Amino acid sequence: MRERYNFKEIEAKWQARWEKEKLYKTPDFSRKPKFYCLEMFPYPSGKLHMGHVRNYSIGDVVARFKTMRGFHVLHPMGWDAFGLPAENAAIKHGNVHPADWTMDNIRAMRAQLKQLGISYDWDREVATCHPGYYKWTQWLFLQLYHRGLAYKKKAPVNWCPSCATVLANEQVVGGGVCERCKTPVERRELEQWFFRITAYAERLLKDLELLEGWPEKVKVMQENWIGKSEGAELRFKVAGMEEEIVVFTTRPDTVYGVTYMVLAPEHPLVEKLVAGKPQEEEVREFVRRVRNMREIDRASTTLEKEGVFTGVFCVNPFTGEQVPILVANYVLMEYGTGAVMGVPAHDQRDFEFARKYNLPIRVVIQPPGEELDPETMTCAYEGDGVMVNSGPFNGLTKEEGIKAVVKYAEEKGLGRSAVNYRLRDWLISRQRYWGAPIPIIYCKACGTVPVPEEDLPVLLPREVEFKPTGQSPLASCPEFVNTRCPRCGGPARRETDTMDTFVCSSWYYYRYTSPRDENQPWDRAKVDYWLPVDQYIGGVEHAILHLLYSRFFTKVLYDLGLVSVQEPFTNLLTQGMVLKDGAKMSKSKGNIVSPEDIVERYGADTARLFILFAAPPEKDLEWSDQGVEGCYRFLNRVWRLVTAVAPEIAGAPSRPSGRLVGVNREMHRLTHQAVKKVTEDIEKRFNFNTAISAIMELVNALYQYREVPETDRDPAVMREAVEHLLLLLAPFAPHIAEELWEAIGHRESIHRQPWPAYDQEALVEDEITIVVQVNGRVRERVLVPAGISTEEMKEVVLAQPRVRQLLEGKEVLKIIPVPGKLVNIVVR
RNA sequence: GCGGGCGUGGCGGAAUGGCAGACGCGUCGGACUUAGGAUCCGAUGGGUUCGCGCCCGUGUGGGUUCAACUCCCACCGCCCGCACCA
Repeated sequence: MRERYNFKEIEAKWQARWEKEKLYKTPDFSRKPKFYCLEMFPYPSGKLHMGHVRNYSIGDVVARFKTMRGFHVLHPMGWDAFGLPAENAAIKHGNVHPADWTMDNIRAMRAQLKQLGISYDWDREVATCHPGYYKWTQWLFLQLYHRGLAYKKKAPVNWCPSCATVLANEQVVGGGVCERCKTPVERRELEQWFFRITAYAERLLKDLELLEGWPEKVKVMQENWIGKSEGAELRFKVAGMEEEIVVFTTRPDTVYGVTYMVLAPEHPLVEKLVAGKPQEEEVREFVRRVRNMREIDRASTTLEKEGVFTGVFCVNPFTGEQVPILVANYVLMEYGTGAVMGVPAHDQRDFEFARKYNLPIRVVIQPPGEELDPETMTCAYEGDGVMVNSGPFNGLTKEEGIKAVVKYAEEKGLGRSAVNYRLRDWLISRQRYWGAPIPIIYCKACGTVPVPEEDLPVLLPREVEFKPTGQSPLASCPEFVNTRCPRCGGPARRETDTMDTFVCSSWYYYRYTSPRDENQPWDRAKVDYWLPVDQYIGGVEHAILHLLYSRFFTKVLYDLGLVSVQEPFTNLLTQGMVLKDGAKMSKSKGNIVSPEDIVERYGADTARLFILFAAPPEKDLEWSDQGVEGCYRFLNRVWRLVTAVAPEIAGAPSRPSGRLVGVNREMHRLTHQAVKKVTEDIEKRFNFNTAISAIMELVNALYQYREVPETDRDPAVMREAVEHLLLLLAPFAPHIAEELWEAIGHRESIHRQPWPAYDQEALVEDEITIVVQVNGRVRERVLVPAGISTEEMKEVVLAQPRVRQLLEGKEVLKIIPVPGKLVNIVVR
């Protein structure tokens, strides 16, 4: 026997050779059908973690499999390289520059990825912090600016005191904490740059329907985030004043049930209403108190609903009635119009509020077969019913009522039908250094002036003080700030905020097609050839953030005529987390397993195999050291088997010829069965775990086959089985497959071989075992010739002595034969 | 509260209407061996039986079906996301 399985030597050998021979280099075009396989690029933190290993192992199997299937595969990798950790490291350690820190990390992680043997075309590597990249991020900003999709406004924004910067709504999670550091965010009134993603709300929502290859879960999350709701805006005049209050409601049919009006504490009308009223001070105090609350407390569902009367009334234009106007903490300025009509009988929140403050409750929808009584109601009735106490609308159903009331309101100028979205515009300004500068110049004479395209990139200056002050560090860098106005040539100042890193990652998948193009963000022909991404793979934590932003960018680019696709990612796979002891791996829990250690100890092939074998890709995966051992043992088993039979199959043909019988025929059949199973598991369902178990079964079968005397074995059958085994294993464990492929005499890389096809003929069995059930319970098994008719099946089964015994004295009611599987006899 | 998902041996997981527990881990037994935590072979859901068998078993209760882990209804538990959205 040859030497033992020396994974270290083998993996190093092949990684070097693949690199030298540029095995994974992808030409821009090909006559073959294309396949763009993409994994979410990582932030260069410095070290790969198991989540990365899982992500890239999954992607690599897909890429290698598709390549063997005859596709021209694009499989690139790069770095989401701008971001806070680099800057924070610089602040903490003082002597390291974010750029250097980032580049060191990229080097380290690139080396680790290469050690894993992932089939990337490294010539296409991109890093978002490279001026050659962010030049185009800035260029894209300008395209949005020119279209009115990038704008600056003063608005209440989310401020993370720990990160010392503002955040987009999508980056505030869990009712009010920073997505990165979990610090409760504060609200600040600041002038900031936004992308008008709300202009695309409807398309972002509607086109979710096109994404058949996306998990339902992600689509639902995006749908909820966009939060479309249809209803009406109704206008209420303030009694004795010129002012009007506009409310948004999804239930215009309940307008006759309005018994009060509520404004958000931030509503601009509040101050005007209360000025000079006896309630003035009380209201101001209330508003102050609510506004000073932290976002996380205010958003809490358990927060007691509170409100105060303004001393002012408004007129319900439908009834002519006056109802009191209140200010309450449960009304949000950010949603709708910041004002709500109170209909306690038909809205649970209003109901609770009305009961607390003794506001009247008026039923205007009667549910079928029930009489609602405001006195005895314990909760609001929000369901369907018939309109009552509603003047001319009495008798209409909820749906009819909604239409009729809106129509009436429109005719009388009292309001209009309206659609509301929860989605807010994307705040992209960041008061930090390590990001792409926003290419804008402020001139006293000309105002806001975009940097001309020929002046791009606006380079990040290297020498900057990083201390977080709440202002961008660039602001204290005079060489950066002071410039000339591109329009009038006069002295001007640069915008000092940088862009949210999610801007950089919203278009990187286009750049991979033209990574070194200096004249344009991408070559149109190349983008048109490769896009959309056929398979995108990454963590579900980006279900909203990155995936929504990328979809938005793509739609903007489509409208700008820069790309031909409306959706960037055809199929999305969201992989599960890697857990240890039932919990996410984390420093604080001390349950981290380092990929480096595993690769060092067992090799990349084992690491990859285990992570793919332990669970289906979209499910969470429980790490198991013993499971890893098992995979290592399996690869050793493959190694011993192939090296042992190598001499025996050396001269044999790759395919058996003639009619096979007995064990040879059986081995031949099992080989083709394995090919079928592995092919289908990868192609149809991405079930790599069951694909691997099928390969294991093939290996087990080969060990059995080797038990039969050598004179009875067919070397061609053995050769076929071993070659197929290696081909099937190649996407999962590329190094050992390559080494053994060479060991059995091949010169060309196994990764250049076509994926094996299975022979339908070979799968056919002469005899099959069918199960005999009596009343649905398995009672006997019979070996019958394959392909016999159901009639014959019945006959054979009924002739069995055991079956006859079981049927003794029973009345046979029915016999159900299932071809090739079983016969169920129903008796009494 | 709303939305999505999950619930199967000692463990990770197979099986999407047709033999529940593939494959792997663990455990037990055997072989080889000076020895083996290496390797090879075998057993391994529970109960009962000398054994052939038989009975029970996929969170719980009901239903559909010749046949249910799988489909339907109700409930319980866990995980994830959103959460006063008017």
